Amino acid sequence: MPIHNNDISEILRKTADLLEIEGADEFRVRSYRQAANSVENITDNLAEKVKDGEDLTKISDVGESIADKIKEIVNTGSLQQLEEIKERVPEELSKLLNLEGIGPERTKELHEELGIETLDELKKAVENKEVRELEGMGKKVEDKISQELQRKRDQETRTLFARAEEYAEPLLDYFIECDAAQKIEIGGSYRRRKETIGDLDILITGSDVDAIMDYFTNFEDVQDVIKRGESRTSVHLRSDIRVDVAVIKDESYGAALLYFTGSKEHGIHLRDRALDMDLKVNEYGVFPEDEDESIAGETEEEMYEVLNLKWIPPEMREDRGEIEASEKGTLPNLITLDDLKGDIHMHTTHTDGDASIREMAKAAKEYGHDYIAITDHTKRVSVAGGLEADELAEELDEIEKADEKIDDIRILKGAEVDILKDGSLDLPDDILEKLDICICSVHYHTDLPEDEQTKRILKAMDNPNIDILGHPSGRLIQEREPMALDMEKIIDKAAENDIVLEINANPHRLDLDDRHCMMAKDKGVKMSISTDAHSVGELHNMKYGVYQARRGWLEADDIINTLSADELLKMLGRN
DNA sequence: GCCGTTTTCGGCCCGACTGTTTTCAGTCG
Repeated sequence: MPIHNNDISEILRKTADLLEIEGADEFRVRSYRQAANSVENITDNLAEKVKDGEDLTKISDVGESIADKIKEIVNTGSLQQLEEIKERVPEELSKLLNLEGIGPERTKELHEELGIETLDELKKAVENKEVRELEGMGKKVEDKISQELQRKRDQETRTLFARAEEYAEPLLDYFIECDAAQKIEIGGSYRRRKETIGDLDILITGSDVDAIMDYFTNFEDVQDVIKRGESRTSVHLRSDIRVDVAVIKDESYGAALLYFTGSKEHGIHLRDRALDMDLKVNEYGVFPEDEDESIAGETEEEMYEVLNLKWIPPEMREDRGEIEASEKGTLPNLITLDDLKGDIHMHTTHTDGDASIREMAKAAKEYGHDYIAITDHTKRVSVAGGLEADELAEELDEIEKADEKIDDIRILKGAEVDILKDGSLDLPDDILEKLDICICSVHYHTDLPEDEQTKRILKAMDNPNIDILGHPSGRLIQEREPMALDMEKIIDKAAENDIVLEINANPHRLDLDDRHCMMAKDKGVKMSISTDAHSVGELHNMKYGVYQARRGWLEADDIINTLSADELLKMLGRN
């Protein structure tokens, strides 16, 4: 079984969780967590590094000891140390840490005093009112646990970005009417444009804190108030999304924005850097050692500046090397929505789309595109009414006619061809040669073993007619796992054959994901950002693809649909 | 367990909020 970086980071993280519950030294626990984060963030395949005998301690936060453990995991698939800890600390206890209000100390106490090993046992203990008898706990803690168990607050409860947006925007609109509030900004993973959001962090400047907090908790969508302090208030919305509001002073706006935007790892790295410069960074500003007067804090730019750094776009703040790049002045000039000139993956009523070629073209023109490609499904995708070769030929004629008749937007002839189980394509080459753009995608047999799945797609990528590999991993966020696939091999093949990898902008897909965007860029592979729209409205999903591309450090040059239609066709070697 | 313009030991990011406490521990972001 091939070991992925994620397998390694999961084992390290689990080890940290169980060690922490056991009462191990907190800094030792932190080391395992930091190493897990590092491993998760590097784009090279660690298993191969181990095979090649490379020095793993060059990875940040990985020392001799953890390097050995990584080698053990790669070679044996497990970690003996973790297996031994599991005998002392039941594995499921780590799930208790995911409940809000429960940390390692309380988990330990619940385990030692009440013999609790599972969530079910915790539930029973709460029902029997046993938890309130423990030292340091009481009725309120017990009630909180009861609520949390009901809410099942684990990682699964993150919210798709596009859904969070639907709740965030009305709340921002609501605050516009609040006289006490001046500046309003959403921080957190929302500002970093992560594909899923844990909660909404809202920052507000203003002097009358009580008025702002009253206004906030009176929002019609607020279900319950979790906590209310002198500067911070947290609530749940009816949609179950948690919203934290912090009220801050103008002179601390930049410091607070930086702090509340995160990521946590980015913030820790910055504060660590500050300490090296005898500075203390907190959410109020930057303070020289032993002084109360801040030397920066009003804007994010000056916060970074006093640390000798250039401002870093929020999407990059994941501690994946952006601080080093900022220091060296090598931050990328991230792509923006305005850079895109066309949308080259969409469907029409010829297959499973809701709108005609003409309707899609006019809507895209209105949206601001110079060109689009119509890329309907082909025959194997029968549920979508996929086209036979002769039907596709007819559609291509129709596209040509529409292109002549509709001014100010060019309509390219495309198709989304299905990659069959054996890696061949479902239409013959002679029709594919007539296309301007040929996207090839997997729609069936998504559960093949990794070796077979990888071989299948690599074979398709050797067909000279393929221009773009559509939604490469096949994932649907929170609904369907990515296919078992050696993505590094796919990316290497794309580099070798000059094949473009798609960043599907559908907010449920975002496929390639941010890490694979980084990996593809490193290997010189070009990408496209496309909506895969099945209706006029979905043409507006383009922004989500841009967010993901920005999280993957991509620039306009990395994306082929920033080119004009002529340049694009030339690049693809078409017409 | 990691790390080093403080370099092989002695540190390790920082403050708000809650609940159970009479001064603080635990948790969170």
